[in-house]
Amino acid sequence: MGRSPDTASAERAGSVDRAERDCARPLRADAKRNHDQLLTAARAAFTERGSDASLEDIARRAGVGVGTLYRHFPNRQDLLEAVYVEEVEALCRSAKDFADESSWDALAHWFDRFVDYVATKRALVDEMMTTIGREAPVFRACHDAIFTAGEPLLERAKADGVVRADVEFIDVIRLVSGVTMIKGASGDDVRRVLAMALDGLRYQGSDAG
Amino acid sequence: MGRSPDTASAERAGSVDRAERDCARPLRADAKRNHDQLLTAARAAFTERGSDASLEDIARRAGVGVGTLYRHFPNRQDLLEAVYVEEVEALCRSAKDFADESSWDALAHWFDRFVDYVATKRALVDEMMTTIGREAPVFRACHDAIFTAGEPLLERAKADGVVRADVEFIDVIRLVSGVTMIKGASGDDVRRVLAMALDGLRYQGSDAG
DNA sequence: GAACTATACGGAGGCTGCCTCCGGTTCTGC
DNA sequence: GCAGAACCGGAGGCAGCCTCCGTATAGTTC
Repeated sequence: MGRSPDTASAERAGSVDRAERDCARPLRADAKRNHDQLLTAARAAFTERGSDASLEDIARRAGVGVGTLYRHFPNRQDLLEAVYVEEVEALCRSAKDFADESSWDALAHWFDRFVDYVATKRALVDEMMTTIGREAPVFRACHDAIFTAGEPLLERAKADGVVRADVEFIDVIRLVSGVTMIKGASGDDVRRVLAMALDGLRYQGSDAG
Repeated sequence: MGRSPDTASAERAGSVDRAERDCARPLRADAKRNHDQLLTAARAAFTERGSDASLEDIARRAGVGVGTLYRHFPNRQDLLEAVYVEEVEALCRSAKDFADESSWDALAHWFDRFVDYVATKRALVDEMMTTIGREAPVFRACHDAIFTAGEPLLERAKADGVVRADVEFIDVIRLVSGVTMIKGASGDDVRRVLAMALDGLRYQGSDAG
């Protein structure tokens, strides 16, 4: 907001970081060096100050001019994405660590890990949330990774009858994302709330009332 | 963030809007007029542009200098609070509209109304979320109103055995707030997710799976 | 209704951050 | 070692935040 992220994003569809993805031409040595330093500086800055860390400060930390920063990452979201995309993808791949657990445990544990991880990266969530369930191509990679990892877990749990059938993965993600966004709560708080929320997935309107 | 809301807030404990609350001395006529115009302009601006509407713009809309704005509302949160506190309190009082419903319905309906209302005031949530579960005196009034209205509803439901006993109101609020923050989702989406989340409150680990 | 003073106004100005532009520098291939 | 493509960096224009203080005015008193 204020930076009108949507206007610019359409024509850069999936431009994640052109140098690393479509390796039409490798970066020049100095460019590669600066690129890496920027990423490192950005990771530190975002961790410390959240997603509105000053880009000028990041450039300074990286020992680089702002111009250079903007050339590598045309806007804040590009930078954010570059910083986190790999980590998120790795996290998502970790879903298979739970393959031999019961379908419910696998689902719950993965979300647990997810929330845990994301708790340390407020910057990521702040920005990513704005793209969940939208057509924005920014953060698409994270978005896709999450669906690829999580949807099968949910479907398995539904097939096993431990999760109600009337639930869509997108809604679950919304729920978990919401919980993830809770501020001013400790890790334990968040885990407790998450558990509570996930119980909503199990509830089958049975008796209990 | 970036505006360091916490540093300044401690010494202004509950200064909501000194003129209206502790009426030691009534505002001068011109001051009162400007105050109202600022509130009106702010409400419009926050609705249109979210919580980071420009304060200078708000002053301009109100036909007033920035200095005046800052005198009445030393910072953005004070203004936000002044704009919304009354509405939130009214909303919270509406909890008693559900007094003759079953304890579960009362709880669910109130949260429904809550989420509905808040959905139209993103600015409010953005900022309010940062204070839930914290000791920040800002937005204390909203915070208090929510607890006063909601906690009895939850307790009644717990007493009736339709809500699990191991649930604290603060966690429920965290859950609902999280759901409320979901972006990029329609009203229906949010309502569906809320219902799902609330079902977690009912789930008693009974059978079902 | 004039004079006085507490109260309030308003905007210039200092600061930070965003992003662009382009003259200068450095790398790379030959 | 040279040409030119690729890249650098920071000045500069703009916007928003907030403060400070000279000026204006409502309210009061006589």
